[in-house]
Amino acid sequence: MRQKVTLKQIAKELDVSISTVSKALKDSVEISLDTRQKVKAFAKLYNYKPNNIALSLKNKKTKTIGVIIPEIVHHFFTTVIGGVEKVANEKGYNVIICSSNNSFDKEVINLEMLASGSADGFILSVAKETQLKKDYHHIEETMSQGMPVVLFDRIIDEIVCDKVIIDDAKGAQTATNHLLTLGCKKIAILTTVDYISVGKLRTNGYLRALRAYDVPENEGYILKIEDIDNCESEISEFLKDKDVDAVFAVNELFAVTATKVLKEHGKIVPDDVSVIGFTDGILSKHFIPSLTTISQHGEEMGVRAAKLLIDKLEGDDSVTEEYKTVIIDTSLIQRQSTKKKEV
Amino acid sequence: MRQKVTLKQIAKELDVSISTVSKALKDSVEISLDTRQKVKAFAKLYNYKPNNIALSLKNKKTKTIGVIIPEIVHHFFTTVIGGVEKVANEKGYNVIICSSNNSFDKEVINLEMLASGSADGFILSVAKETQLKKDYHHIEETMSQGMPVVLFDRIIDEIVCDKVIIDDAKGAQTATNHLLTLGCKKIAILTTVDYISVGKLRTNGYLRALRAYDVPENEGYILKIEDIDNCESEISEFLKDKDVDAVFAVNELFAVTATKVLKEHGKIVPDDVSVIGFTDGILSKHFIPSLTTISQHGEEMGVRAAKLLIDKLEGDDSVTEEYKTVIIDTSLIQRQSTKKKEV
DNA sequence: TATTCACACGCAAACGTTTTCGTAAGGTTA
DNA sequence: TAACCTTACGAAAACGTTTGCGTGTGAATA
Repeated sequence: MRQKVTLKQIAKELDVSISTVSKALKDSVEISLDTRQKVKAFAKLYNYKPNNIALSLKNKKTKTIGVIIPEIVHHFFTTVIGGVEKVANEKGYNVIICSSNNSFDKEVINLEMLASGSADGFILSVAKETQLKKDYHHIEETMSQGMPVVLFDRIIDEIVCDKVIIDDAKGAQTATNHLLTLGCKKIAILTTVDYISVGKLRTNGYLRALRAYDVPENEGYILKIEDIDNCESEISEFLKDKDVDAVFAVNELFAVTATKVLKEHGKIVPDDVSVIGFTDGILSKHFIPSLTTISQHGEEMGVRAAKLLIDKLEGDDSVTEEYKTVIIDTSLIQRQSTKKKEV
Repeated sequence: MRQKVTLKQIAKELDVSISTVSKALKDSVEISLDTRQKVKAFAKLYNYKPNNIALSLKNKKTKTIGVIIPEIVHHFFTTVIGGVEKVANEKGYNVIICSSNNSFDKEVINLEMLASGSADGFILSVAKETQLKKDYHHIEETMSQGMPVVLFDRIIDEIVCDKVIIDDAKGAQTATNHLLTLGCKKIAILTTVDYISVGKLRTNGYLRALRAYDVPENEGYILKIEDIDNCESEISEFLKDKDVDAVFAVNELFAVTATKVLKEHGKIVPDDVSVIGFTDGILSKHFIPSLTTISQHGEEMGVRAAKLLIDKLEGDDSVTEEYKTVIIDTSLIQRQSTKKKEV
C-alpha cells in the first residue's frame, strides 16, 4: 500500500531540495530544464498531488464553500445545492454540504466545525428550531471572524448579510390571484405556523390578494399546520364539509394531500375544486392531476447565492462592506389542478 | 472584524509560550492551576477554537468522510446520506458530500480533490458513465494510497473493497413474485439498459421469478429505457395495445409514468393492471393510487456503509485487510397499485 | 552548604507547502 | 587576474497545532 507521496520524498529520491521540487513542478525558470523534466516525470510516475490541507494552512484559504441546509432529503434544497455546485466548480471551489436536520444544536455544531478551518464561507438556510429560538449567535460569530455568510430561503431579517430569497408574499399573491381570476371565491389556504418565516409570508400574500380582489377574508379558511408529518388527518378534518372552490397550499405535500383528501370527500380536482401548490418538485410534476404551482427556481437561487459568496470571498474590502439581497422571481406553472370555473 | 484567534495570539497577550497555552487548554498537570484558569478564561472570552486544518495536517487525519453520489437531487441517495450523517456525527466525523452528476470526469475530479487532504475515506456510488466506461483507476488509486472506500448501490464487482448493496435480483424477484401470486401472468418490465448494474440485476430477478413460476418469458414484455428523462413517450408506445395485466418498474419514475400512461389508455390501476415499483420514495407514497414497491432502506444502507468505513479508518491492520459485502434486505411495501386478480 | 527534586514552563520538531532570499560555481568582461 | 554577472539551487520562515524533552527556580533534604 503505497502512501501518498510528498515533495519531501521526491526531493530525497532525486537528491535535490524540497524547494527545487516545488519550483520545478511549477515550471519555474529558476530551475534548469533538465531538472524540471526529471522532477515532473518522477512526480507523474508517483502520481504526486499537492496536499490540500497543507495548502489551506499556508494560504489561509480552503477554497471550499460550506452549505448548511435544514433537510437533505428535500427536493427544493437539493436543487439549490445543484446551483451552488455548478458555480462553485466553475470557480474552482469545493462544496461541503451538511444538514442541520432542523435542529438548532446541530446547526451550531456544523457551522462551528466548518468554520474552524474547513470552509471559507457559508451558504445557509436556517433550521426551524433556530427560527423559533431566535438565537443567531453562531451565525454572527462566524461573520465577525471574517467568514462571509449568504442566507437563502429561510432567512433571518435581523442578520445583516447577503441574502437570496424569493418574494414569498408575492408568489403567494400570484398563486391566489390565479385562483381568483379562475373565478374562485372561497379559497382556503393550507399553511404553516407563523414562526416559519416563509409560511407567514405566504399567508400574508394570500391575504393581500384577497383584499385586492375585495374578497372578504375568512379565518375559517385558514389552516395553520404544525405537524407536517401528520398533516393528512388535519387537512381532512379541515376540508370536511367545508364549502370551498379552491385550495392554496404553501408546499407540495399539503397540495398533494389536499387533492387526495378532496378526492376522498368525493370532490374532483380541478372540476369541483382547484388546487395550487408552492415549490415545483417531483410530486407536483408527476401527480395526477399534475399540480399547478409556484416555482421557486431553486437552482437559480443556488447559483446566485454562490456568486454572492464568491464575490465576497474574492472581492476587496469595498465589496466586503456592502450587502445585497437578491430576490428571485417566482413563476406560475400551470398544470392540471386548476381550471376556470364554469359559471 | 475580529479575526480568528490562535494559540500564538493568546500566548502573546498572556505573555506565556504557545505550548503553555496549548497545554493549559488541555488541562495538563504540567501547568499551574492558576495559569490554566487564566488561559481558559481568555480563550473562552475570545472564543478560541482550534484550527482544524492545522490539526488535520499534524494528525494526518481529517476526521471527515467523503460521500460521492451520482445525483444530489435524488430521494434515495439523500436518504442514504441521512444514514451516513447519523453514524458519522455520532463518531465525531464530518461528512462532505459531492455529486458526480453521473459524469465520469466529475467523479474523478471530486475524488481526487477530496483524496488530496480533505477526507480520510470515501463512501461512493459510481456514476453511470463510470459503469459504462469501466475505468476505475481513480478508485483504485485512492485505495492504494491508503484511503478506504466503501461502495454502495451502484457498485463495481471488479473492485475489492467493502460494499453495501441490496440484493437487487432478489428484490426484483420478490416484486415479480408478488405480481404472480396476485394471479398476474402477463407481466411487463420497465427497466434500464444493461450497463446500469442495478437495472440488469433487477431484470434478472424478474426473469428468475417467471421461470420459477413456469411463466414463459416474452421479449416483447421487456422494455429497456435509455433516456430516463423522456421515458413517457417510450413507455406509452410500449404499453399501447399491449395486453398486460401487470407492470414491474425498476424505479419510481417508471412506475408512476406507467400508471399515468395506463390511465390514459383507459386502463385502471390496480383493477385492470397491477403496477409495482422499486425504491420507496416520495412519489410512491403520495401518488394516487399509492404504489406498491420494494423498499431499499436507503438510510440503513448509509448507516452500514458509514460503519464499515469507520471500522476501517479506526481499525488496526487486521481489520484493514478484510473486506465485507453487506447485503441489506429489501422489503415489499404493499399499497394500492397492486391487487389480486379476480378470476 | 551542597545536592536533589518537584514544579512550571519554554524550546523545537513535525505535518506539507510556497516563496523570499542567499549563495556557490562557473563564465564573462575589463 | 580581479570584478562582476548569470545560472541553478538550497535554506529557512510561515501557516497553527501538539508533545517530548530540556531547564531554571525555589524548596527540601543530607
